[in-house]
Amino acid sequence: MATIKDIAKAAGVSVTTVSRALNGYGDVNEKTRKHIEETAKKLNYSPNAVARSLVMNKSQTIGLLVSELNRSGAKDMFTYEVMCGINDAASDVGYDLILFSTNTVKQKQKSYTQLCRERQVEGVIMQGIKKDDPYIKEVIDSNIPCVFVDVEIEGENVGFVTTDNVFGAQMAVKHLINLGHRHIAMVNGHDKAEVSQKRLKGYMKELEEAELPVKEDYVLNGGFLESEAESAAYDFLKTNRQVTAVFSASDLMALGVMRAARRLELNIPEDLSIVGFDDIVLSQYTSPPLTTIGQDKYQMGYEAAKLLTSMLTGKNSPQKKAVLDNRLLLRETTAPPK
Amino acid sequence: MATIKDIAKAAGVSVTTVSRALNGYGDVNEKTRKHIEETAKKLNYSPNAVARSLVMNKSQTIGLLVSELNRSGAKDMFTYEVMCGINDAASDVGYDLILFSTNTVKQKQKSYTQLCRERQVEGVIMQGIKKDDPYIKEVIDSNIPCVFVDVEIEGENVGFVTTDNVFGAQMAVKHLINLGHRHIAMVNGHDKAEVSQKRLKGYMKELEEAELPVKEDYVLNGGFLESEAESAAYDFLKTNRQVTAVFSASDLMALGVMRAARRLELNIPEDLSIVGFDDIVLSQYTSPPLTTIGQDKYQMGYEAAKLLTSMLTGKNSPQKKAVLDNRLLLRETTAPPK
DNA sequence: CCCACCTCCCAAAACGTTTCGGATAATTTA
DNA sequence: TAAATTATCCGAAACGTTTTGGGAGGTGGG
Repeated sequence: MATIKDIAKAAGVSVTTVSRALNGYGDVNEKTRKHIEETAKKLNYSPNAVARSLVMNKSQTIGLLVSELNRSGAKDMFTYEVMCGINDAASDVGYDLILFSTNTVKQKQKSYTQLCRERQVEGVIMQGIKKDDPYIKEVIDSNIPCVFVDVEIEGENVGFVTTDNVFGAQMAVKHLINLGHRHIAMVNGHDKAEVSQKRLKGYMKELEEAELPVKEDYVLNGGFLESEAESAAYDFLKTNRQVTAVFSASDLMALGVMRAARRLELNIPEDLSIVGFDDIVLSQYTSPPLTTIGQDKYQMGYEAAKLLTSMLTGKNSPQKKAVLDNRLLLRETTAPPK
Repeated sequence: MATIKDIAKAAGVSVTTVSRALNGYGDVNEKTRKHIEETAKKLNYSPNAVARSLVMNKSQTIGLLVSELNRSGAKDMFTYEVMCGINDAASDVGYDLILFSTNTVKQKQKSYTQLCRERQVEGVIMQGIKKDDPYIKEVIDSNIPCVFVDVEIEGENVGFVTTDNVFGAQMAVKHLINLGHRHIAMVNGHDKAEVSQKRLKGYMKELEEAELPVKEDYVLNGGFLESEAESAAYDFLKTNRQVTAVFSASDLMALGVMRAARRLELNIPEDLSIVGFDDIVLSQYTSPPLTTIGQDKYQMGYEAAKLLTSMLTGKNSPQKKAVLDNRLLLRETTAPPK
């Protein structure tokens, strides 16, 4: 509970000097600095970040806005891993993280800007936000620095980090084509997510490059949910025996497809090849283990925080985005068609 | 950026009145209150929580101290799920969460108390802390309210939440005994974790109650790691063909045991029954799916935050602990011995 | 008509820092 | 030796709130 005043009194100097001594300014004698530091230690002083924030108008805090931070995120450890990366990068440069979890109910009550300004966060990282989320417009309008994860928006104070989703999807599809598949379906997430659009684009692009027909009814809607993907795949595969492979826009949905295949007594990978996207932890443990496009989620978080803090300190280049590479992880759900 | 002063000026009243009006005090005329609220809205005012914290000496923030928040936690989604629960409960009562991630390096630099006082958190939830962590002593000494997850410490300002680990282990072992197993091994985590001790206790207790011998060399050390459990189990099972079942103190280690069994060409559950602990997401997806003792991790977090906030507001009963029930989840890794 | 008591409002202090603009004394420069 | 510079320190204001301790003005009772 000792304050800077207590130190000043105990050390026989002014508060100004204490402040400047403790903050390493040059205009304080080395001897008095030592003395001040000692009494500070003796009084078990620790600075009050709140008071400092108030006067400096800087909180050394970045907000982490996760849409629907809840149990459903437990399966794909996406959010968690991204958070780890953010946390590491942020604490490297002395920033703390404050968690804003929002749901649609709360969003009604408090605007984005309010949330940020109340807590005086210097910048925000947004994760798991859909493209039509009203917060997004607010972000652009406000001038609070912000970086998005997996939403490609750039602006004066906003940047983003994502992976090369188009190319990732292309890799997945190319792999299937190389194995000899000609009828390749895709189960996509909802189109509110930018990644869905990108992955669909990659799927179509690769088919076109291989001069294979792009059939509209070959792309199913899985809504990023295991169950929804399962039923969509089940209905589709039952009546489309010619398709020998499916590319899923997420691993979780790929699990659904696997489940559907099992119900239809299709063996994986002999009767049906599957490749997913994300490389969630689960995908190594399914039987057979899932071939997928791996994204480095930790790295995404790390880069996001790096980007943001460099925007905040303003010293770095005006780099506002980062696009990470993906890689194809060959496991056991793909094989040549029979 | 509008402050309370701006509102006062615009509305033609004093800052005192603005403050009291906005905070719902009774001694301000309903008409002026309306007027003030309107001008506040017009000026797009949002209160500065930092300034408020400073003067009130309350930050409406609780610290979340997670030991080693990192990628290795990705497999068992334990931390994540607990966090979700904490987050929900905290935001129910208007508290925000600030993330302290520590590692041993950082602990050296900054003491627990410093961390908390700097950020002026009102209380702390500690998760993933080992029993010999130096922070624990500090917590007791400081008078900052704190609740632990899975470490049973009680005190003036400290409480905890955990599940009934002894009974959980008993359920697991009883299940195996009921199936007819007589030679039941256990792979335990490191003894720095309180849960390890409890689960071991439950294991031994249940064996004794069934009047089965408790052999010391039947309990292996898995260190809460999949790989370590695997090699320990491999060495043990190779030379102890009489054991037909193993109880693992965590699901992750159970996965290691399953892997070891596979290498030894032991079929699960015919040749070897396995029951885990935790009910991590993965355990539903292994083949065969893992029978385990389920803990409600979300609930643990929720209760932890509830406990803490009720300690902070001080209005609730002096309840300082919560012990949640576990339940046996029968899946497919257990069967009668041959 | 005076006193007591509401109702509604306000000035000023306080929270713990940082920082601006000097001030003093010592040292160097011309 | 006077002037200029440097080294070291300090007082006071500022950040945006809340809260304490009143102060007007009005109303009712006696």
